[in-house]
Amino acid sequence: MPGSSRQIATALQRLAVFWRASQWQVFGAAGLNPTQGEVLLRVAARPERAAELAALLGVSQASLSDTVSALAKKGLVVRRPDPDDGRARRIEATAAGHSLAKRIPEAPEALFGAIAGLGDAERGALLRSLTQVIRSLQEARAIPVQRMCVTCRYFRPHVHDDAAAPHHCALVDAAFGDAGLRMDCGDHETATAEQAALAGARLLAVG
Amino acid sequence: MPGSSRQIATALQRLAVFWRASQWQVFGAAGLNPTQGEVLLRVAARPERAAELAALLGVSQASLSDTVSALAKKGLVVRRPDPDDGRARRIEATAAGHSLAKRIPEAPEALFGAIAGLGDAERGALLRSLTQVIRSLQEARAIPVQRMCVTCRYFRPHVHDDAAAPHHCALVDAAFGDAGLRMDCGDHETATAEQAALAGARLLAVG
DNA sequence: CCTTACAATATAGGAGTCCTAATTATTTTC
DNA sequence: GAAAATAATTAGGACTCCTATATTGTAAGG
Repeated sequence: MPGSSRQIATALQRLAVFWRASQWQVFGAAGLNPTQGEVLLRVAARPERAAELAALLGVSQASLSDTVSALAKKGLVVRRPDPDDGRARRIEATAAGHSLAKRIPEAPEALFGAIAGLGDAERGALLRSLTQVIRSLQEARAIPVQRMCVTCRYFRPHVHDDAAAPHHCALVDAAFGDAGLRMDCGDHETATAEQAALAGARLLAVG
Repeated sequence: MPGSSRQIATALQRLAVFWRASQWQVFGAAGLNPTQGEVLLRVAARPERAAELAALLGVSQASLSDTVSALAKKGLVVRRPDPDDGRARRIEATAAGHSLAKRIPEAPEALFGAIAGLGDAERGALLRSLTQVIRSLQEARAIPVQRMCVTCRYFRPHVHDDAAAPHHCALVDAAFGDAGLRMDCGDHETATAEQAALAGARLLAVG
């Protein structure tokens, strides 16, 4: 048991290394380095505050500020005052930033191929397991809360008998399966800690 | 189906970010940055050539050379001529390097906790899926071959009827299950491409 | 109102990754 | 033995990333 945990950790490490290395290629083609690319994709999807971006990328706010400055100098993003808080600034993509972001794939092609090589059921199970792991890390305060089903107040795991679509989203009022679990949902609304813990346990319990 | 692939990719990205951020903490306590720490742990486990290390870390040889120089300046590693090839050098940990390496955990504590939260069966399935993904990436030449069961010439997947231990290692002549799949085996001997492809297909096919 | 605490960013300074290109030394190939 | 390939390093430059400090705006208490 500790043995397989260690192997899993090693596997994740390998994939992390691969991810970082791919980013140099993917973003390098656009004249950006991995951190710049990551920030650009984020703010192109939706403007964010600096603190939020720093947490999501796992770097200090000072580092993030460096990167934003680099992107601003390239004319890809701008800092605008946040209407809700005079101390804060919102990082937004410029027109040039948006058009560049559109041309950047969000994940390395090879990874999609590798994942596609798994069977449908296996893919669903993999996504569910990874979702669980990430939720545990969030609970342990090791990573910031992400916009995922399992921490969303609209999520109802395993409420349908249909094995292919046992979960339910109360927002869109629709059933879906493991393969439909989202990692980054625009409509996400954070559930209370208890709600999330319950949902996690229920998601995990049913095989 | 493309949907779940995308979510899985996103999940892996989150974990990659988490991994990198944890490394700053784990290695920072030892006065190292992530890259230095990674190299030290590697060479403490066994001396390696620069090219090998660069491939495993996914950086250029020049970058690796920088990092080795930094470690050498701290007295943690030395470069020794490789007995087999006069062009090459072997990076080895010094006594100080070994003793420091022993005090560094190889994965963040929180990650072990998160993985341990999964059920036994789920953990085995997760390891198997990740193994598959990594093997596919190796096949696509996206990452260098690692010392894992599925690329080893001693690996025989699904040859036993015992569901708990269906695989077999021909080197130690022992049966084992999904949870025993190794990501970094010291006894690994690379199989031919066909062998590995066959083993991969067989590992995936059986449920 | 005004002070004190707190929060969101930015800047200063410095270490060090990480890249591409060019260089040196050695091995392999023909 | 000359030419081509390989292992590693050096040179030069951009930029991340850190900690610590400064700047500004918000919130709370007297």
